[in-house]
Amino acid sequence: MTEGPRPRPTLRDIATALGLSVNTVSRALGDKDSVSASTRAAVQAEAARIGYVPNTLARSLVLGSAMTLGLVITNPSNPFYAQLISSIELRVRAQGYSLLLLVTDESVENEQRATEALLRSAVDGAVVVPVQAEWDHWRRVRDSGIPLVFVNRDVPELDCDMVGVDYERGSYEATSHLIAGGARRLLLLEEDLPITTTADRITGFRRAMADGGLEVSDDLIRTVPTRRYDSLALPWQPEEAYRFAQSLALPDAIVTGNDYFALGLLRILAERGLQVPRDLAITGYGDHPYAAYLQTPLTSVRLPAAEVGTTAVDLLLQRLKRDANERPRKTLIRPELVVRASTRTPARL
Amino acid sequence: MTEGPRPRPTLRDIATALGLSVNTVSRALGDKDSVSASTRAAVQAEAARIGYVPNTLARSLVLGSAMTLGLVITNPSNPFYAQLISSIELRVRAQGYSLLLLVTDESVENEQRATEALLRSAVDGAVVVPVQAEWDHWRRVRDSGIPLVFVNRDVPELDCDMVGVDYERGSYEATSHLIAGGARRLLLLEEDLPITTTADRITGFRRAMADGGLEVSDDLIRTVPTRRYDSLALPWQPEEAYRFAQSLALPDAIVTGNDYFALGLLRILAERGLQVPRDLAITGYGDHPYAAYLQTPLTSVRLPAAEVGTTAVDLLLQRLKRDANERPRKTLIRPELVVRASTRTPARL
DNA sequence: TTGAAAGCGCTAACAA
DNA sequence: TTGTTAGCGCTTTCAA
Repeated sequence: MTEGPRPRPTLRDIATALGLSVNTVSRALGDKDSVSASTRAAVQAEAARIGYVPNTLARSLVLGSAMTLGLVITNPSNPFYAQLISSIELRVRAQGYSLLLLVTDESVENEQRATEALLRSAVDGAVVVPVQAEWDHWRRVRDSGIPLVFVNRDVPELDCDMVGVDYERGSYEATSHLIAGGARRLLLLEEDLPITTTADRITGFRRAMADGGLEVSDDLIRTVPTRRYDSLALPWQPEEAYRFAQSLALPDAIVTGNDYFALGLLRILAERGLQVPRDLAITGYGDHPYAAYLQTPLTSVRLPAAEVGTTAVDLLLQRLKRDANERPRKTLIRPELVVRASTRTPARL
Repeated sequence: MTEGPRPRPTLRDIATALGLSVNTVSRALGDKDSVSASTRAAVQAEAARIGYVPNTLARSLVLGSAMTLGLVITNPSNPFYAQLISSIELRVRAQGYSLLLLVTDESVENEQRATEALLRSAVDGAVVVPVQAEWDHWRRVRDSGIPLVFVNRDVPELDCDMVGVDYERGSYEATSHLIAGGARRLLLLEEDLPITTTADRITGFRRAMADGGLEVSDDLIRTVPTRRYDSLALPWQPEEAYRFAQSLALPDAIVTGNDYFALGLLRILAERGLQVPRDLAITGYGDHPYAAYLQTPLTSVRLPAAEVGTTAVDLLLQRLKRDANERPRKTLIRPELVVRASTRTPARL
């Protein structure tokens, strides 16, 4: 009874069954011209009968392309990246490619191993959210002829295509919105990751403050720890923001780098008997699905995740089809400020 | 200047450079015994010098295994699945395998295409969250010798390994907890997906009601639409629960099948001037990161996502190594009820 | 229109 | 210890 699965049918099985050569069978199934209609029909019938499935491995070895793209991402539990994964997978599949997933947990070491895997697997290209601490390993991938598209964070040293969100703009708009509402003493609460997204948001905050005629002393830009190196968890913990604001001398408004920080703030402020936005206005970042449904609905910056993902794949496939030496294209997609009650003070606005 | 990347170095490049045969080089790099120390050293040095990376495609073709596992999942934007992806990827990578990701969006058609892709790619096995509407295509995969582990939802017809969450138990505990707190008229708000997880939660609700000596009329079990077929979004929308409860004759307590439903309920109840848990107790399901930080912290059922993912991979790898004909193993991991303010009425408990 | 031959890069027999 | 030979399943010359 231990039958075991019979080996996969191959072209040769079809060929011998039909008294043809392997070659003819290959062409018949490959929709080449040089096969008679009757032969093609017979081949296709036999293929269907025995359940023939082409062996991608063998095919790829000959053709030199595995029709596979890599996706290197830091943390799928980050909802923005989850959406990114979905949109990328969808697009990749639609174009007939497979997707190899590699998670780095914001660790350079993992990322280096990921590049090894990409090289070994001979992917045709890769979409990468880089850790940004080092990039020699990416240079090696690129130099071996595998085009890269960086997503959300750039590595300018490598001259690769890049798609991201205009984080600076989002932060600028949130900050300007608060200033327009009457806030004068604003505080920025950011994550402590050494990545450009955070830096861009800080720049946006500074620029908006300057444009509003407000000074930015360093103590107005504060960071709280994030949970790095653990893709099983969200990077941001409401707890940290909560603790942070426990003993804070309160400003007019707080701009946060993430909705989860805003969540922690809303909680501690309620406990301290303060009302949002009457006593203090708050903006989030990311517009997570819960933002609209909080007791105090949260003003937040909505990120165009799907658009970023789709664009990334398109850039990559274009790069594969066209000249690899064309100038790299950098695209920033603009996020959208969604205004809700947490900043809507009738008195101020 | 259009230099283009030179072709990847192969074993032959090393062999000719060193005046050896390809075979010897292969063995030297493969850590086989039958190579002299000096030869091995020379080969390794040359390999490092030219940046040799083994071609997995060719290797897999010979060995008959691509050292790749498939992960077929419905929706990465579901936070439970996001964690599942992370834990699975981590484990898979730790065991030296690669991970092919396929997203189905709860669509049978996508799932069928996914099985085609798995067969073509000749994965060694696959971890699958099945859509559960049909399974002939899975039978085909299994019969072709690719072991499957179903996750979160079973397909009992196929006798495959399975790991999941004991959803019934979670629902039972949430319901019992509410009854113990004094609730007598309880309502269950569920998603409308035709999957076993939903059915199991309903069963748990019914059982707890019966054990509490309460009757369950059909109008106590209600469903709201979920957003199927769109992995770019969460399946559950607070909006639906919100609408649902707009004109509801209110019970003592509502058990929800998801935290997002609870979120919508909390909002509409506040708008209707009702207090949670004084007027009405609520439980969520999933224990999303925001649950603890809502204005009324939400009692919820925490799901052991990482444990489920890790177990799934382990079962799959065991199945690959041992006898494929061993009896399938079904494991349900117990979730944990996390009690918070939304059900903690001093008066009642 | 079909078939024979060669080869993608690698590993596993076997022989030297 | 090393090299020769063969072959994984497929596609692409080139002849017939």
